[in-house]
Amino acid sequence: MSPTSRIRLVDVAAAANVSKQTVSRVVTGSADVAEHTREHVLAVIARLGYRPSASARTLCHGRSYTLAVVGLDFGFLSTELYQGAAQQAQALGYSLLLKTLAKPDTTSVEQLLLGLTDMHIDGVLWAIPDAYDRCDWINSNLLARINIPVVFLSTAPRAGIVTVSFDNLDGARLAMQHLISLGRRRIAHISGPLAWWVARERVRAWRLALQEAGLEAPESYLAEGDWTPVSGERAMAQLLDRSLDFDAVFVSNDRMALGALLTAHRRGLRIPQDVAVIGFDNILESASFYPPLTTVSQNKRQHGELAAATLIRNVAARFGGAANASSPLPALTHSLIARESTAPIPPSGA
Amino acid sequence: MSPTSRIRLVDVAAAANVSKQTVSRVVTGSADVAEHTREHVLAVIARLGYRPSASARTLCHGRSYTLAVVGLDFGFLSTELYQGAAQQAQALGYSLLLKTLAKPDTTSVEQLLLGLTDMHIDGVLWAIPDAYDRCDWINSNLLARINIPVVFLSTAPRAGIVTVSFDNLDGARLAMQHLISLGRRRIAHISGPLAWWVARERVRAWRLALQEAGLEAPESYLAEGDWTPVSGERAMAQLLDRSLDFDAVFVSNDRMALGALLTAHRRGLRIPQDVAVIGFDNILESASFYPPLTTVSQNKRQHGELAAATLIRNVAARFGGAANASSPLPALTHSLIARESTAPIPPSGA
DNA sequence: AATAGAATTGTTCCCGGGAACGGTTTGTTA
DNA sequence: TAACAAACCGTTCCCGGGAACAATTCTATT
Repeated sequence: MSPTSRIRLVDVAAAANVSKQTVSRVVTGSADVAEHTREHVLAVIARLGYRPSASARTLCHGRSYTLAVVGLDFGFLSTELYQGAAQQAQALGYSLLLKTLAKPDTTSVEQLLLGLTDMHIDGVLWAIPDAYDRCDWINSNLLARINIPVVFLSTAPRAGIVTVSFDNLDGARLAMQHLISLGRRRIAHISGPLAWWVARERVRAWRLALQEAGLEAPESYLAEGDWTPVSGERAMAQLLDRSLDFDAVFVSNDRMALGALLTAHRRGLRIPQDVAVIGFDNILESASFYPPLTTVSQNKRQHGELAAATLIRNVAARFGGAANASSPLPALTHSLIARESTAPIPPSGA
Repeated sequence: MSPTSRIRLVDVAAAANVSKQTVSRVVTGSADVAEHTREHVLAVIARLGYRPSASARTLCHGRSYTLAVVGLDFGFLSTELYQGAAQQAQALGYSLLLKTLAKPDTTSVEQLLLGLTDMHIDGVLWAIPDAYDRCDWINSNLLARINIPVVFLSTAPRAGIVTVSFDNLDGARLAMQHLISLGRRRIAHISGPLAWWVARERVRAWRLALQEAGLEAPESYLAEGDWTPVSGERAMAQLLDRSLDFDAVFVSNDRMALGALLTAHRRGLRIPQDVAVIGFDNILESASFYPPLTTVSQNKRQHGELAAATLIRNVAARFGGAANASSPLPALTHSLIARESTAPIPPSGA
């Protein structure tokens, strides 16, 4: 296509009869360049269609204006989170690299992170959920060695790391208070895998809310799922098999709630009359469940945006960037979406 | 941390008492290096912890071993597709950049693609669905100008572009044949937005299958949705309001099928006895719909993998890479997942 | 022992930009 | 009018690697 490959800074300089440094100054907008020189150079740039090479810049600045999100190879990460992070990064002049990890043991993590430093990645968004031993590597000296800002998503806070998470305790409490305010007293809980930090937080909120309301939270009212709809079916079946006579279930995510609904229908239970069901996440589908699901909304897109914005601040700080009176970043908040799967206790004998 | 920033090729060369070119040869594995020299250099590399700089390589090779996926800023793209593409890219030694586009008009597309050439991106995965005027830019000379291999996902085939898609005609026919084989004769269709190529393909398959079976496909049996669950609710309501007396619905995706089920329940229809419902996609949730949804499975992950693999072949070819007797890539195939939302026509008068 | 030829290893230059620093102008102050 | 500071522009060198080409071995023949 193009006659002789790519147009370089020097080509522009030659065509404009100035030194390449002057062209560089015009391009980067640094230092002073006489107005007429500027315009002339700009014109030549436009005429030649010159575009600066990002990799050359990366080479001499030691920074790439690129971030990496690291997620599990298989897993539940929502597209919205990726989209939010990507959009925010782009808006702030960064690109986003997508990395997946099959098995997050310390060795693989080390390989991955070293690879990222090879590419002069400026920062990392760690989107692998805090569960099992997936965060063990934090205790190694890896973080210090790679010397790149990392922001952890939905990870238990600990010293020395930056996390960006929803306050699940708060969100789950919202769900519980809703059920309690409807007059429900015997509230069961279908949790995510207890190896997950977020699942444990929600369980904790379930216990706390019941306790604060002077209600019981017996272990038999708790069933553990694995976030999938079928696990929700199973968990609901377990609860019912215990013949506990509960009048509400707080389910730790909408997907499992879907399964719980199916089991309830199959057992002839009426939702919400016999059992009120509340979910968590507010996925797109939940509005059309049968019946439409009451749930707590978590804006995943916003989560991604906030994480990216936070990371970029850290990156900028690291490169001595201006501490430009950064306005505080917004917090992530939940909201209750009341639909038909919850309702007040019907008058007894109904 | 590190005493004096990063260790370079020359540092290794100095420490090993060889020229940097020798070190380079060892690192890249190119040409012949005497065995003992190799081992010595390798040892020094390990001792110093040397790691080649990706950006320096990009600079001198003019290729970055990085691909970009371009998707819509908001949209329906599934995580699995991204994961599949990312995983496959990594397996073949490439990285994947995630780009989103808010409004895919020709100008934005041009900006985006030029930005990608600035970074020496090797290839592009175009994951913006073929709908409305989003593909108009292909007709400009942009593709030729940027001179980067592009693979289009789920886009209508046309001269001069490479596409990787499921054969929706085939998949939809699978659904239709299933319904017909169950004795269903009056089959309605809830389509995606007709501006979408994939939606039109499925409509076409609906018509063709009915025609081949000697059945009618009147326009009144067609309702258009927008892929969302609520649009499925509305579309089902429209169909029912026409009092058409259909005995099955083929819904163009599982999400809308969920909505269709909800409307059916609300109107007192029994699924599958009164109306059989079949979906498309086989999302994780559909196994726990009420009732569990019969559907046609599309493996999105595999779609991402195949797209990435295809793109990488084109990239390799473009860089004069070995035409290494490339084994043919697998095709994308659908499969029918029979569940409870479809069943044979019950004996009349049931 | 001389010499072609293969196997190794070294030198130079370039990839595309930009920081550091040096040299001119031009205008201002004493 | 000399002295001096801005404002503007140019030269040199470095970022980290690798291709092209040159130079030096070593080996096998005649």
